[in-house]
Amino acid sequence: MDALERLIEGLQRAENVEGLQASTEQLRDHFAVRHVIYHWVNSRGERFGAGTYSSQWVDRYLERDYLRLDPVIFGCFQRFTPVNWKELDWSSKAARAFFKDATEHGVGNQGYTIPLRGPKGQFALFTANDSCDDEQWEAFISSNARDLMILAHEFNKKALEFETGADGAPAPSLSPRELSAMTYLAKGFSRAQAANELQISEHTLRVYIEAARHKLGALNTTHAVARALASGLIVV
Amino acid sequence: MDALERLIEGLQRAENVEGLQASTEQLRDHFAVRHVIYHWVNSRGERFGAGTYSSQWVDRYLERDYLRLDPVIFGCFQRFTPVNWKELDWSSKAARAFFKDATEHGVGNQGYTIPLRGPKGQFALFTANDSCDDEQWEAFISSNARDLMILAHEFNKKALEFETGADGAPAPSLSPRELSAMTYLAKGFSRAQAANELQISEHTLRVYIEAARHKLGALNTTHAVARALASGLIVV
DNA sequence: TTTATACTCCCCAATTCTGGGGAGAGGGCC
DNA sequence: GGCCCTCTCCCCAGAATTGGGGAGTATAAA
Repeated sequence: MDALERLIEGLQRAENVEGLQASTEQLRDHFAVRHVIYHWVNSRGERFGAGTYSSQWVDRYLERDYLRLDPVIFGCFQRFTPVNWKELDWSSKAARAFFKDATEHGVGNQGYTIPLRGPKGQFALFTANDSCDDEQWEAFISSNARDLMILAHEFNKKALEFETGADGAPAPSLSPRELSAMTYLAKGFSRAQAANELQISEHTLRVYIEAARHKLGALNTTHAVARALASGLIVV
Repeated sequence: MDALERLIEGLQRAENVEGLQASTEQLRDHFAVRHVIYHWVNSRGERFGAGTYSSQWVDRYLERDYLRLDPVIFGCFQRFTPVNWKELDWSSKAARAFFKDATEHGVGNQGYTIPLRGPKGQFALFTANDSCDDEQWEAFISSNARDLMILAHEFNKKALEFETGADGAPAPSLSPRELSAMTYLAKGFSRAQAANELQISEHTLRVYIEAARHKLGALNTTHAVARALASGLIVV
């Protein structure tokens, strides 16, 4: 049994967020880095995190609404693949100030973050952070990227278990016509245009939209489209 | 250099979709399974696939619009974690007929599919398929799940390189107010409600919505919200 | 066979959204 | 200091969407 497997086993024993917390500490020691952080946004947009950052830094981060300008958050939100912090856009004044503040609160200057996404807009970031020069960090990444990737997924699996109510709504199923209707609306078609595309009367189209709205528990059409999109029921 | 690294190297040499195709064949032989498939939907909703399925089966699949009812596609679309095909919902008549048709065209009865998602609605499936009994398949999964996960990500990285035009639009940046406006609309608020939440006049809110619409190149509000959502600019 | 879903069509009136236009104050960037 | 972007407010009339309601046929599940 190798070290990675032992780490994963430790993680799998976690029964709550504190357990994840303990795992990040274990990982930090294993990789001999300064910090390991797992940050997660669930399908209701609620955020939580587990990591080795000092509580002062976490509080300061939330207090100052750094989420809004943190290039790691913003950059990873648009990305697909793991990212070395050095590749991100730190050009804005606010970003540089944020970085300075972070290093002054114990955050290392190097970071590697793996973004992961779920079907309902869930979004998770798994980060390793350390203080060293660029070359050392590159070496660290190239030798550990795969393990970190596996661990990121394991964290995700665990976080998913903690999702209260097992995802709440069990994903309403829309009929093919309803899905088509939602898709056309998401593409910017008006009802008349969408009805025309589907070769049905606009009245009929409306019935589908309303049915979809009810199934999705949406307050209006835009809401319904947003939910269908966020649930992965349709793709634009 | 272990076998996994050699496989990844081969994959990284791929310069086009045919290269990916060759890699799937290499993987099939390495894992000694019947099929390996990488299926990808890019940000414009265009699909493509690389895999070892027979061309007859691929044609038949597309022709019969099996995408609509394939439980693997549908199931993975809603999921976060890799899935053993046995866990999917094969209860509907259509699904069972599809499965029968698949096995008659060379598809093995066992499968393991890893879903991956990108920030703009990109969606990829990496699948290993074989014909054996449940126990053998479980054993295969438990010993190869991690390698498959790593490979899935490598495929993704490669597929991303092939995205023409480097993602086309470089993600328009919306102002904080515009983002808030889009977010409230995505949550189902009417303009009046959203304006109230933001403590601004409805007229002002409208300006933000229109600005966002223009930046996003959207045809109407619903379209704008859909784009903002699909671009990962906002989360519901 | 019965039940359920999905699909298609139609009515109405109230509400909301959409298309432009203009204008002033404040902030950050070069 | 000048420029650009953001934020805030306002006008109007026409077009579109939304809230319910009902009702028939066909196909699929129990």
